[in-house]
Amino acid sequence: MYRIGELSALYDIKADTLRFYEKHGLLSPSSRSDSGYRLYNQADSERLKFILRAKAVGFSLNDIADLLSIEVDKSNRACADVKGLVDTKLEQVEAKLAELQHFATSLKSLSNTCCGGPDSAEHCSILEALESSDKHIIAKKEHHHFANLGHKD
Amino acid sequence: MYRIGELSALYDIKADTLRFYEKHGLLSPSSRSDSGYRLYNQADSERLKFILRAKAVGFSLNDIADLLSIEVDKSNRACADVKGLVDTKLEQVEAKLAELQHFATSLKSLSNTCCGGPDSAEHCSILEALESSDKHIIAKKEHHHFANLGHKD
DNA sequence: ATAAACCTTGGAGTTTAATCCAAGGTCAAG
DNA sequence: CTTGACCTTGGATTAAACTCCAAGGTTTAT
Ligand SMILES: [Zn+2]
Ligand SMILES: [Zn+2]
Ligand SMILES: [Zn+2]
Ligand SMILES: [Zn+2]
Repeated sequence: MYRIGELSALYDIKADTLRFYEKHGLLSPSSRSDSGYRLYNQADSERLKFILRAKAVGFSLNDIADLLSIEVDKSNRACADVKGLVDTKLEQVEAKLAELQHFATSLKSLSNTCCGGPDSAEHCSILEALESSDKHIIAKKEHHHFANLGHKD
Repeated sequence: MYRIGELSALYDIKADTLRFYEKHGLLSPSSRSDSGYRLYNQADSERLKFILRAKAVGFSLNDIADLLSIEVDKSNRACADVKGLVDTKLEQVEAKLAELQHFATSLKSLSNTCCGGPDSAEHCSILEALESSDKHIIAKKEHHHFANLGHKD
């Protein structure tokens, strides 16, 4: 059993955040001490881990609540409903994944065109690309200056 | 040249959003009409595209401003600075990508364990996994009910 | 038995990223 | 020369997700 401070330390979040999650129906401690302290068990902790992972990946707390709260009227829902919700989220994750890959590619190719040297960025290919068209971000150029000859311009 | 309404329509955002981006130094129209209307050129449009893509992928406007604003004191910066910034962002993107892949895997395996049938979700493997430990999310189970025999429980 | 470190509640404040509004100026069509 | 769609500004409001605060109760250790 963790008290709120222990659980929050475990995941490096604020105790306030846990109270906030509780108020918003995401995670309630499975019990309370005699004096009213929140007591979280292992399952609560795992649920928190799930919440934090979902959040880290771009789901809003509302999204996460959707996902977690089906459980509430469990008996009035079919497997199809539950699976549908998960599959919808999965589609969203995969869309995000695709965007992210696209963006990583852009950044990689931006990075590759730049020499990374110590001279003025006046003619830096990265800045050139950002200033004008981002076609340059995707186009593969050897270097912004003069074909990797350095900074003699 | 686009006026604010045209550019915002082009990217399906509000004109207000463009004014907001301008106020926060992300994108200024390259000129104004005699009467003060904002006029965006193709480069502005491409820059906006970059902003929106970065945003879509989870960068905050501050992150994006960092990336775009090096250009301001360009001459006092070295290629190394610029490339460093891009590489930092790239690391962040790749970290996010890894998390996202992890999460997609979890969701996929959650989805796979569930029959998706029309019967009550009372014993749905997805809910079971979410309720308790998320070890179940990752562990591969054939089905929550009885090894794909359906809903005779 | 008293201080330090924890916990409780309710409510206010913050940040980010818009989004809306009011009062008014501009422009093309009829 | 007026109507309607568009634009200007500044300022208010929103929503999400915390984050902090005040006033007080609890636990643990010396
Ligand atoms: Zn260089
Ligand atoms: Zn460079
Ligand atoms: Zn089922
Ligand atoms: Zn199921």
